[in-house]
Amino acid sequence: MKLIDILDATPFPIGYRIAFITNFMREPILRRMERDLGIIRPELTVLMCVSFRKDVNARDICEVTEQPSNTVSRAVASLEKKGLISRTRDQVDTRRQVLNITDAGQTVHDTVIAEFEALETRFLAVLGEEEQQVLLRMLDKIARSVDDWKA
Amino acid sequence: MKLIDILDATPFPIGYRIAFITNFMREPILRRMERDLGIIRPELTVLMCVSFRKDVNARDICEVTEQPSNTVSRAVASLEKKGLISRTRDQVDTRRQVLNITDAGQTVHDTVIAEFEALETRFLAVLGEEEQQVLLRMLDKIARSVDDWKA
DNA sequence: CCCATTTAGCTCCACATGGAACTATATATT
DNA sequence: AATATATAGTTCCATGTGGAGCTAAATGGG
Repeated sequence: MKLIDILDATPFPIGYRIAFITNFMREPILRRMERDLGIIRPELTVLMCVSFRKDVNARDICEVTEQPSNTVSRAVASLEKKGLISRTRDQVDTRRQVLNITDAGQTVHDTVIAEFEALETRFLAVLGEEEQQVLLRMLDKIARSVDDWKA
Repeated sequence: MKLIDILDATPFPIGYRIAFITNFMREPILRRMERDLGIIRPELTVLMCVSFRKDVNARDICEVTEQPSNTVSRAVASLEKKGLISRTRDQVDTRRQVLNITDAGQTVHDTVIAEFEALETRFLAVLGEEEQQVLLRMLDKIARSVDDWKA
């Protein structure tokens, strides 16, 4: 028996394949990241957010990623301790903490993202250049309609 | 800031979207499944395997799903206690235990799978019938080449 | 036939995770 | 201005998870 076999039988063929690909793409990279860089999943999530935009706070990250606040809180604390992000009190609203990525954090971030990039290139090798564009366009449509189907 | 925004900037646009869709499809369903049915993720994994094929053992499930043996072991024990699968010693190799889904197990399985099916229908609504076929074919190619890009 | 090696499955342990409750600050109501 | 309510972030706790190592059974080489 191979997991592949189930591909033929599943009643949600597209969703199953999407989840399947995610598993075999994300899990190995996250596993290596943890082993080699000592970064765990919620920490990468935070790193991606602070890399994307300056001066975010933990609450922003919670809303964006739909992660519980304690998970984000721990990740933020851990990343600061490792020197991968900086954390300063917001002078206007002193409850808030303004987060920013450090150079070291950016380096770690880029290293991990490069792995995803390389793996994407590998698994897209079975498709032609044009097919890749079509796939991207369709996945984009689905992703952007997330609020419609999430509920 | 929205997670959606990152879609435009990521250097692995297809992989990111695939993981993104997986998150918003799988996590809510798994959360509800745990709350309403008391079934956790590795248990669903086992249920899907025993539903797909008769007379599998824990080792088969480990290989197929690439899950650690202790995780599968726990899930199997728990599912048996709940009466969702049966477990009998293999008379030829008495180390092995032959697993089979029960009627109750099949019912639980079908309930959860139906949720995935319904959600797939919802998120495919933004695509036309023909587009869906094209998407399926491309995802299928990628999934089936998993051994090439996994390494 | 005996011992070494392999394999199926389980247990132990260290750590990750999320819900709920908590603290401190800010905002709204009167 | 005083009190009630909301919000940012943390801590506590119960449970999930995987690596490493264990036990028991099977297989292979002398």
